[in-house]
Amino acid sequence: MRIATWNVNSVNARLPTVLEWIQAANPDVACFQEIKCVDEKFPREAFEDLGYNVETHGQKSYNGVALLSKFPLSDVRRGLPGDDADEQARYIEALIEAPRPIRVASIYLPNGNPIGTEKFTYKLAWFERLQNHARELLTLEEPLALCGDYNVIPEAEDAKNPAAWAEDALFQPQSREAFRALKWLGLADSHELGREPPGTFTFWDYQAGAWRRDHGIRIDFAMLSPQAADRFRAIETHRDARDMDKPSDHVPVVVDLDLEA
DNA sequence: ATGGTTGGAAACCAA
Repeated sequence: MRIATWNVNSVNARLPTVLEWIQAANPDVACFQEIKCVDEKFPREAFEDLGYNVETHGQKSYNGVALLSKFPLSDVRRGLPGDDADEQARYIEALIEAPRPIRVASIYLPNGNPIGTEKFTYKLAWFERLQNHARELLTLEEPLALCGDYNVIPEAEDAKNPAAWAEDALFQPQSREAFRALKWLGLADSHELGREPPGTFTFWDYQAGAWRRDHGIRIDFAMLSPQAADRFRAIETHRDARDMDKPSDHVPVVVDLDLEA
């Protein structure tokens, strides 16, 4: 079972790039973030033609997440529980009906900048809701992968130049603490399971030659329940995708699980 | 010192 997560930064603006990558990587499941379109505008036929079932939780202009799967999807949940007034499309979850099923979520955590504003408050509140929901899901004691753009730099080694992020919402102590709290519930970071080296980044800004100078950060993760982590086989961070034509500012992260084991 | 979206210029959002 190959599961990928990728913040595509507009699926329609980048459709040829995304299609080229997904055909080459051939994941069983793909979690997209920042599709930046409503459900009706998602180019579902292009992915269905490649053998994917498609479920989206879209929004006009901003945010929006999607789940694509070569296996049937069921038990689809759109939106993160815990705040009925939250209208931002940042969470979709489904059961992947493979021979050995796995529950997968595509997550787009709020950015939270600038700090000291209601945006940062919203980020922390969203993190707390995610903790609460993850706690519920973990009681199922089943294979589970919470994948996406977490918009947090967990450790200094997850940035080329940590000092440059000192005042940024992504590297605030409260953001990092919230991410650790999620981990300590019992979700393993695939990056650690795979022992990827420091300097394995998933995002480089479009500006100021960040890619050319490798001024990246690691903010896209595949978090695994014990039942999934036990079957972890490999992780690949597709750095080469940052050099494609019309690249996203994020690159895909791909994990392989041996669910038959 | 960019790029996407909206809306038909410049503002907002991204991280």
